[in-house]
Amino acid sequence: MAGSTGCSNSNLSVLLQSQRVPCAAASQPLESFFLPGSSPSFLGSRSMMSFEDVHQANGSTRSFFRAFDHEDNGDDDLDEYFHQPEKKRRLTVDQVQFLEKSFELENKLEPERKTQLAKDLGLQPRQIAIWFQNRRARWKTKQLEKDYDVLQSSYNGLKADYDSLHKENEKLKAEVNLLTDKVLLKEKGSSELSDKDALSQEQPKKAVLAADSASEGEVSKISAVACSKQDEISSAKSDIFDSDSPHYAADGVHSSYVFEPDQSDLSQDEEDNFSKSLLPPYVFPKLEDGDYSDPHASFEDHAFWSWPY
DNA sequence: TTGTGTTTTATTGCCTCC
DNA sequence: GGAGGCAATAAAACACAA
Repeated sequence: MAGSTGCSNSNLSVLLQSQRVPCAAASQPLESFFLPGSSPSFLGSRSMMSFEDVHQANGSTRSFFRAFDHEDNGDDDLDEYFHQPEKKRRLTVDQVQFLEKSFELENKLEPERKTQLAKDLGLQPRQIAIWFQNRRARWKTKQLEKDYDVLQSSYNGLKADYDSLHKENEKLKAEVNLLTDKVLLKEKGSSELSDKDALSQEQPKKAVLAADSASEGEVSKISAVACSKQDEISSAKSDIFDSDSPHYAADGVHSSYVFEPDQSDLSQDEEDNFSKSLLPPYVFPKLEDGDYSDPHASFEDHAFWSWPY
């Protein structure tokens, strides 16, 4: 900030001040922005203000430095400065504060406001415009960062939910497989026994069943449990893929018919009953790996979820 | 002191609106 | 066509570690 504040920081400033510009350029309206007692002092960039004074008569120019290069002052000392490329000067803290407050009120700049601010701060209207333009750009960048953070945390939350559901699903699948194996084993055992039965024809069926560790009732129970687990899986699948993810059909298979109307008029219960009705009691298709195509990979690979890191 | 990264001020070129 | 906005960029000013 050194070199940009105060009236006596550069030879150029001194020269210009002595020739054209009073140092304290702050005008009354500024004071209303600051606490009583803290008188505003926009002492920096006074050389800029002198440029304004010098060139006001030249009409509008986009770069006052460019216009300045062609100015003939007829003054050798000044000429030396004026033919050097002008250095940038930072605004003073007070000037920036004032502009910030103004920006908070309204981030667009109408011509009258620009002129007033320029007057109040002792700057060129063009400088005010540039400051607002750059400030808007900074605000936009900040806003983008905020939006990014919000989206990222939302993504993280959803992903955590998904991961836990996926884990739960895997657990249930394993459980179902275990029970299915058990049931099939039982079935195999009992059919072998009945074959034996048929061969011997002598042994009472009851004795065979009694010899078995599991009774008929137990087998039925296990199959019932397995069926209910199957229902749970189906329902969990529906929860995960039916409504929330547009990328999966109800059977868990990657589907491209994302927005097609629901082709099934069956409720979940009806569907379950329907599938059960096709199967003999306590026999249902064992879940293969392919039945639930790994949704995890697709979930993350899908463009919708890809994050622009 | 110096090298380096960041911030701020300003320019340029393009676009839109009146 | 001129004014003003924006994105991209340059360059000066600044901060800071080594």
